Amino acid sequence: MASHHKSTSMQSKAYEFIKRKITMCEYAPNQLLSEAVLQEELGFSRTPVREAIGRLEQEGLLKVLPKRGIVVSGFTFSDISMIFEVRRLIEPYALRHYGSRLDLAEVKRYSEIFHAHMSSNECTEFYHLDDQFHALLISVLENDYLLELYSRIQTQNTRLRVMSGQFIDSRMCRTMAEHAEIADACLESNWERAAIAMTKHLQYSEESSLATLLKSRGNTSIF
Amino acid sequence: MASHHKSTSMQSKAYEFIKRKITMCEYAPNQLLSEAVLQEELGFSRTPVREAIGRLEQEGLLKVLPKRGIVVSGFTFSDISMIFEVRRLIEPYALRHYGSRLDLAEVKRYSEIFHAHMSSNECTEFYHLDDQFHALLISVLENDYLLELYSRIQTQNTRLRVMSGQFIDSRMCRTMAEHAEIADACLESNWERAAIAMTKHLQYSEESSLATLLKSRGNTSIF
DNA sequence: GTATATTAGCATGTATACAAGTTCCTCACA
DNA sequence: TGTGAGGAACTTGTATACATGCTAATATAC
Repeated sequence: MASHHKSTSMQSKAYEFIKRKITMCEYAPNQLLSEAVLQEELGFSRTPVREAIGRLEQEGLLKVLPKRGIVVSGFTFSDISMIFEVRRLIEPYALRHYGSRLDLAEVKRYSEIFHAHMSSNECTEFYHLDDQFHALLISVLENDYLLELYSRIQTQNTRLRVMSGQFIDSRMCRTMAEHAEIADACLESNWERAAIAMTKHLQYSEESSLATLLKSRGNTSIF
Repeated sequence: MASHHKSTSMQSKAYEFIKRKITMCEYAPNQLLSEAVLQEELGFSRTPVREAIGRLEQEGLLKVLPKRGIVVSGFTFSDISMIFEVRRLIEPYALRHYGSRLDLAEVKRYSEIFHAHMSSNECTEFYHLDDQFHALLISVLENDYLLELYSRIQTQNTRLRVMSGQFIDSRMCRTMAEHAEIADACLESNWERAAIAMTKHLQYSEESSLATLLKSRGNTSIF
């Protein structure tokens, strides 16, 4: 009976909650859900939960099957290739055109980490670092459309990563090295080189994603 | 009191209805609305209207001011530059990388129209033609993320066009010529030339948009 | 005349009741 | 044993009642 003072709306909380669960694959791809399930998990009533579901559906993370239920969006190989196509389009573009906006002091911080850890493998922090580095580079785009698109892509990327399960050490080392290459090009203000390095990095990254998925999921093309 | 059999949901109808009104500037940029107003126009109850509003807000066409009302999103010059940045990024890319997927017979149809009308000026059909041509060229992208982004951009572009009111004949002719150039490059399967022509076309187009808006709105940077 | 407290009206936020469609189990029956 | 009609249980779609917060106009004190 206590009077709750909620600073953020229940809808937003529901949205963040569900989105997180989907991103972390606690709601797995193709898993069936329902409003009722989500209501119970959250303790909210239908309205805010439904609104959250609507937002998530529009972002493509969910699909509402009328009168039947809700299903978490799955992945196909086509999805993966679309995701990386967008990244290959946007990220090198950001470097090539707006690299000069980068805070090189911050880039240097990352560069040192990459060089230091090029042979180490601390998984826990690794992907956090990966995300943060790419987020830093993309932040030079002051274009809401592109940033929002990239944010969606990054969510999908995280799902892929979590789904593919264990990380391959050799890939981690190579990623560190590729990141180092990108960062160093930035520190030279050689944006063309940085863009090219980024393109290559994304190419390798896509190949590795596909390979990992193929292995871990035994050639099922959809999941 | 008649029993209506509605094939599509009321929510979708509400969404299409409101979106169309915003696109056509019948709900003008920065105009204040409210759920009540929209309910009355549609004759629906709150729920489906609210859900439509939610979708439109996520697309950036609307902004809900909590407990205060709803405002139709306006434009700033920054918006215009963001819109054209996305177009300059996507459209030449589509031609350069996937031009070969184009149905050249259709391109030829457009090419002939452009050459024929390079000095005429039939406003009514002009922008329809413009949209269709660009839509044809972009359709080679089989990337849901990029296509959806482009669809949003095109909505914004239409709003800009409607807002800026009357069309400038000289710009129409130049557009026809620029389109012809793009189409002809495609017919030669010279995708690099097509991409460059597209880039130039978009550059001119942006400049023209800005100029028109400046004139018609008397230097108000926001509306 | 000015400043401030009060309050009525209207906005959205949330909960819930009801409508209508889908699925799938049950059970009668051939 | 197979099969199909019926219906219970569950789903989302819609309408509406109530809660809460913002705004602005008004009354009141000075």
